[in-house]
Amino acid sequence: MTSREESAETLRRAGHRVTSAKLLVMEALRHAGDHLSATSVIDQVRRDAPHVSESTVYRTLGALRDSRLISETTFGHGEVAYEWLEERSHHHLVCSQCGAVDELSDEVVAGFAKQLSDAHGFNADLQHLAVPGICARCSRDSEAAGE
Amino acid sequence: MTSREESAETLRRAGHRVTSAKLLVMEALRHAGDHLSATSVIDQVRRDAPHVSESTVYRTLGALRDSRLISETTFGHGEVAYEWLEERSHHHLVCSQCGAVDELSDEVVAGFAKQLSDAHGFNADLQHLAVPGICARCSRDSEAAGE
DNA sequence: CCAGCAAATGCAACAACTTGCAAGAGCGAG
DNA sequence: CTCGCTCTTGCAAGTTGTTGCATTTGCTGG
Ligand SMILES: [Mn+2]
Ligand SMILES: [Mn+2]
Ligand SMILES: [Zn+2]
Ligand SMILES: [Zn+2]
Repeated sequence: MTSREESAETLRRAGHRVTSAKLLVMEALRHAGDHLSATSVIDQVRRDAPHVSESTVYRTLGALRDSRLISETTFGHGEVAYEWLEERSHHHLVCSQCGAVDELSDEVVAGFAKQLSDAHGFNADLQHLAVPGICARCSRDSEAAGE
Repeated sequence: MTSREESAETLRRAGHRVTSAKLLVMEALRHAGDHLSATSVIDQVRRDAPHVSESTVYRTLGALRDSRLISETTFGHGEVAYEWLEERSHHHLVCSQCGAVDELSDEVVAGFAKQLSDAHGFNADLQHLAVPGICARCSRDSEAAGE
């Protein structure tokens, strides 16, 4: 089964109609295997299909996010980032000083969610968190520089 | 000391010049004692000073946020929300189903930050988190309705 | 009080989304 | 295969937020 056919099947299972615009958006994200801004998804899609309108891409990204096929995340700066969601869920530590974006496994975050469930009965939905702060390297550097 | 004078003093301590636009923005947020959208801050400010431009308010909100005098938060839907930061830090649990916004004390969140520090040396900066999910009431309701 | 510099502001253009509406296309029933 | 319902799309206009630049204004030092 080609990637395109897989995407079509995924769309059907999620209750969407299979359209070329949606397939193109999905392929762009799956192929990139990284965080992409809406604008770069638009550019990507338009290389193959120049007629697709911006609003269709924005709407498609929203729909895929609602169906939990992709994540939508606001890192500190710049545009909102979209990413194809693989099975294993992950999160990010974003350094406000040097801009580094490190990966964070789900364990600690799942622990946090469990705390919220135990303490407040709240069923947190943390699919792809971006935690802002200062990374280990930057902390070390500023300490060395006389704090 | 009036609230305005306190605000002026706070501005000076944060290294800003004391201008009427900044004071008006601060007073709007302090007086509201709640989350306000940028647009409603603009409306508020313009009731007193119609000449102040939108961009000045946006820039002021950004500056106050950088100086950690106010929080800037994206709840699931709608505009970005700004809030005057009181001493005691707090967070929110936002129900994606019924829209309820509950308060969350800093304890659980501080525990999460400590985990990140211990496990990754990352110094997380979580001033005013909005955690999305399903609230206790909605979970109970959908369970009762035959899951 | 005054001069001078840097910060702050207004304005207009721009960028990043969002929405209402009419036209087009996927898909299930027959 | 065709019909028709409903989901999707394109387009244009509207929001929300950002930025470059010329001008104004707060503040510091004399
Ligand atoms: Mn990611
Ligand atoms: Mn709050
Ligand atoms: Zn760093
Ligand atoms: Zn709820």
